[in-house]
Amino acid sequence: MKLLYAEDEVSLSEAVVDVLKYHKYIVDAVYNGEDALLYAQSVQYDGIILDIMMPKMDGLEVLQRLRSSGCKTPILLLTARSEVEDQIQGLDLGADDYIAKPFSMNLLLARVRAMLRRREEFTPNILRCGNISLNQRSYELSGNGRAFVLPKLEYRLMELFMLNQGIYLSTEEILVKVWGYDTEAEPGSVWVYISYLRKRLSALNADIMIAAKRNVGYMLEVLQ
Amino acid sequence: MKLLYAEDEVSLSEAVVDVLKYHKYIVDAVYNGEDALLYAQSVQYDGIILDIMMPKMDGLEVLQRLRSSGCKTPILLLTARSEVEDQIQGLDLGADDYIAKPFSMNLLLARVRAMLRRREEFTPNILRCGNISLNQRSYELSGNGRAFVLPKLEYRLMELFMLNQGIYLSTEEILVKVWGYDTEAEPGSVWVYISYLRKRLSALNADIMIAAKRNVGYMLEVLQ
DNA sequence: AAATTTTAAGGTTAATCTAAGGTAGGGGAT
DNA sequence: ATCCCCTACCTTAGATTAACCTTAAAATTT
Repeated sequence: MKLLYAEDEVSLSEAVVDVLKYHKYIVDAVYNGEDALLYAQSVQYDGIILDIMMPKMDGLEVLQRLRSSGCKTPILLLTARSEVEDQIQGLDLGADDYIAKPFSMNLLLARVRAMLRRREEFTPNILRCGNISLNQRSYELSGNGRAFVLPKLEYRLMELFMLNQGIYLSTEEILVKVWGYDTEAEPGSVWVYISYLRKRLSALNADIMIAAKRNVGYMLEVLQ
Repeated sequence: MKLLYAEDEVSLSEAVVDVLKYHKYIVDAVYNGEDALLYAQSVQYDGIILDIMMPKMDGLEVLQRLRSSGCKTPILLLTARSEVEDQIQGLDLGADDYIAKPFSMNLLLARVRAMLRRREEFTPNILRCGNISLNQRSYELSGNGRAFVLPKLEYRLMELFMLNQGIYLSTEEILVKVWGYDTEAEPGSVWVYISYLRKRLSALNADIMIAAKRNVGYMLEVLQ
């Protein structure tokens, strides 16, 4: 499960990120509203945690912009105890839940679980293409009775391909969506990971392949 | 957003309708081609999802009748994985996109969003001229049941012609728009690429050609 | 220390460019 | 009108380039 956590207090942010990672979430942390919006628009998260008070752009505005651009990802707001009207406005703008600050880690974890569970009830967690399926919870890539548990980057890359069947994704697009908006990784990394995935697909006797189109990008393709 | 979903497998239909409704779409479900046509002609939908294999009237016929009666609503086809020629025929008949079965809900949602978004932005995904269509996602140039996946520059050139039907484009204009403002390529490159495209069009038995007008430029022209 | 990610290096090839020889439109001289 | 010539355009095939592929080893994280 991939989360985005936007919070300007760095020490709090680091503590929360540690706890979330300990509980097996993949977390991207940002420290202002602008970055929150950029990240949320370029990476497909399972949930977003937004502090309301943030520099550059406040959480409510990020929420509003995301919702108006069609983003359906569940969003959990963090509000100061006193700002009751912010909480109400947040729900009106399309937030899924809110927590008043200060909060306990257990409360946060419970709310995050609830937020993701609500979504899971309605969204399938197995992506398929050809005779291959990708489990979005366990990161298992399987086919013909065999399976691999994919490392994080291989998983994200495979998921990106599964969600964009029939569309060429350029190396730069992949870099942004898998490695993150401000990564310093180079195109070579994408090539290496494509090569890893191809090896896995061939080990599973997949009837799909990652097709490359020079100067354009990559796409999942069903054989024959 | 109001959708029509035509699918004869009731259990699949119910599952898909649930997911679509959860994502705030208003959905009418029908279970055969005749009903699909009736509903589509009496209600103004934002998008139509048509299974090809259906009782009473197949999806391709529904598509054809809707388009010939002037219906411009975006249509997404569901095809069995194997029936590649159905996909191409569907595009020839005026479908906006297709998904191969079986598909994941996420993929369906992504394509529905894309279909509706395109409608909003007035940018269709399939460009057409005569009996030839150009898929902007897959770079496929197709017609009469055959197709090529075009290299990038050939694709961009063909796209430019499709987007400028009835207008002569000069060699210099083409150089700037396809090769880029600061290219060092020479006019000869344009000639070479025009020649490549002509060869492809003739291999597809196209009823269009790239007409040249000396000292003026080039234009797509429908024969007779 | 085990797993994952990044870097580096050498090989491969599709896409693009170049060059060269051919075709044909159109203006001017007859 | 007709011919001639110039040059814009056409086509092909081969050379070239850099985008991509793979592997392995180094660095980093867990």
